[in-house]
Amino acid sequence: MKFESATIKDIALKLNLSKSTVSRALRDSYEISEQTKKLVLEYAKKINYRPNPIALSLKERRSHTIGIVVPEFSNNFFSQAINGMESIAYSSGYNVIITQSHESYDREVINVEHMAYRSVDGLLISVSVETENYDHLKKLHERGLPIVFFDRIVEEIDTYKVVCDNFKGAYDATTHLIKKGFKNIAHITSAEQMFITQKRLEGYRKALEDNKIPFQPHLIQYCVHGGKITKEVEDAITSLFKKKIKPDAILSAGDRITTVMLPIMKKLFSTDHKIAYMGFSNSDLTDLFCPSLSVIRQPAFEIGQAAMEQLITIIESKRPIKEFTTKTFESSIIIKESTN
Amino acid sequence: MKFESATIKDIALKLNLSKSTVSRALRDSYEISEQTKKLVLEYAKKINYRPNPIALSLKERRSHTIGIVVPEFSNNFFSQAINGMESIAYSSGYNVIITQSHESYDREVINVEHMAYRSVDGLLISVSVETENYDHLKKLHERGLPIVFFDRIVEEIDTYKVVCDNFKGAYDATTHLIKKGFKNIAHITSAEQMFITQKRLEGYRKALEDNKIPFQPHLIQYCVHGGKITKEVEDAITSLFKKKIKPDAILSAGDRITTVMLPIMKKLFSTDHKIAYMGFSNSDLTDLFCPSLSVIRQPAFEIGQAAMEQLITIIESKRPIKEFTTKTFESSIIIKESTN
DNA sequence: GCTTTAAATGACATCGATTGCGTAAAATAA
DNA sequence: TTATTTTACGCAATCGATGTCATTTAAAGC
Repeated sequence: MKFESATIKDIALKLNLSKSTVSRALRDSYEISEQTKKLVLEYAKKINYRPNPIALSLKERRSHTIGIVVPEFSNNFFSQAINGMESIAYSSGYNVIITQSHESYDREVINVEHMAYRSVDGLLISVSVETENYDHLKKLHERGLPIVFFDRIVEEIDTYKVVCDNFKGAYDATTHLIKKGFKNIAHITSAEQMFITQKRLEGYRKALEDNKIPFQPHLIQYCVHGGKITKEVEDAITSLFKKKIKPDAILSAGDRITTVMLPIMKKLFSTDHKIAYMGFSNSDLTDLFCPSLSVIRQPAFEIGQAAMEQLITIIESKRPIKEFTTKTFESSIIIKESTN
Repeated sequence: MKFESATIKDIALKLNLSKSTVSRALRDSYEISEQTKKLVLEYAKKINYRPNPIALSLKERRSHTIGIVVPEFSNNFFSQAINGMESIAYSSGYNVIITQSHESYDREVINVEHMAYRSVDGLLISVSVETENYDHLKKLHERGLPIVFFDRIVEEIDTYKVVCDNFKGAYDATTHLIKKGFKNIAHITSAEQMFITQKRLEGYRKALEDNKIPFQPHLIQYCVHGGKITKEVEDAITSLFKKKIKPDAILSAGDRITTVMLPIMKKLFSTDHKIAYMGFSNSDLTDLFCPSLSVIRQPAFEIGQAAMEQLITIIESKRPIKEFTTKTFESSIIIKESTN
């Protein structure tokens, strides 16, 4: 099955003109007489001519298309960020194509390369939890593909980055829990090598320190798959509650972990088991939970917008950009019943 | 900023061979001597040569890429369906690019055309709630672009379709509510012209009829934006409760409406206001709600898989397919506290 | 040693659109 | 009327890869 489309050649043949003339007529060139232009335009309209973007991409080496790679759509942070990106892209005349890495390094590499070689003009990416080797991105970046990182950034590649103040988010949340009187605050977090994991942990530790609460390493649990595998979260929880000093509060890093953790807690403990929850989450549904969830919410839409703006800046810049900045947004903590 | 990549020409120049020879060597043609092949392959590897897919698409008129258009990622049904699609596509050697229509007809048209003209080999689409005119799809379909519809199908275009038994889903849910003793079951649903809206309404009515409960038109509320605009759901609810006979249960059609409805109800009525809820939803979080939500759940992943399988069948079929079928999946109703 | 044949490679057109350069015809200037 | 400038268009190369056809070279056949 093939899909045929009208070409410049078809028009040229029909009107007894050369391809060049038709092309120029369509682009309203001054070299073409009004009469011919009219003729061409009318016929083009009649047969519903559209320039073949593939041919254009080949010729012009750009596609007016921007590639986005995120771990998962089902994570609200990412779907909201994508919405922000789309809003900017569309108003700037770019199209957007989106893929998910499913937190898999291999899938990420395939998606990134597929997009790059399909002539996206630039790439917005939040790396997968598995990604520790950045060669696939470095290679493209060195060859001049504009890349902007957001949220899960890659420190060692020098380009624009857009993040949330993860340190402060974790710090504020932990401080809130401390003020509420919780002493043994567990932190269930994502893979250790991730930059945001480190920042959040730092925020958590600093809040403890500032409040003179000793840091207890056993209260930190890493989920190497970022909570994608339910079992790892279950293991994390089990291991937390096996210890002599049991946590009275849990701070979770990441939408996925937050929402996977709750049913597990419900399953493992009776409902009256009093423990405080707080987590990073951009879900709109946490208000409906029992108890309603205190969350650290990131301005995902705005982060997406900023990242797209930066990317378009690079793409449209005449000369290579040397000085890159990292834009940081503030997260907000929203207090509900789960930390009362 | 431009992104340069090694080409066959580069290899040919370097090795003093013609482009044809290099091309053939890379494709391991029998016409090329082992020696030359080795030479070419080694150099190609060294400079990290990759065939330019744009050039290939132009030549071969296919891209090994499949386009997916959904209303929104944040709707779990769609993100799960996409996961199913991806799983099949990847194992069949296709890449996938995804766009959202945001329930906007205009955006849908732009996205569909962008993909078609960018040489996707086929299209999987669930139309936006606004879409009443199908010319953009008909046009492409007539020109031979393989299209498969899923969930929100277009009746009048003859191709493979994959749906859920919406009639039965609504019938079963309504029957459950009736059995639980509810008499005034409201139905808040999506735009009236949508096929699935009609089917769900039919299921609802049939259940009433089978149980000898009179159908009350004022209990039906349409949300023309599918719940995307909070206000329309609020208006729907307000208008339901303005009537003399107030509903004792609400059946909602669609993830969005379900999750938007609940906070509104909370806001409008006191918590002890006893009313039953049941809705179509594929969210994983409805168990955590207060009360936990009875839902009609669709096998989204399997629907996605089936749709992708059908599409690949069309793409890879040697002769045009004449006989199209519609694959129907069963939804399941999951009973929780909200209908007790 | 000359012809036949197979093996290995090159030249060129193609996909669709753009663009620099060349040129015929028409318009203007001399 | 001849020279010069415009106007309006065509030719051909280009982007990267493929494939048809032709050509070179070497090996085999007689």
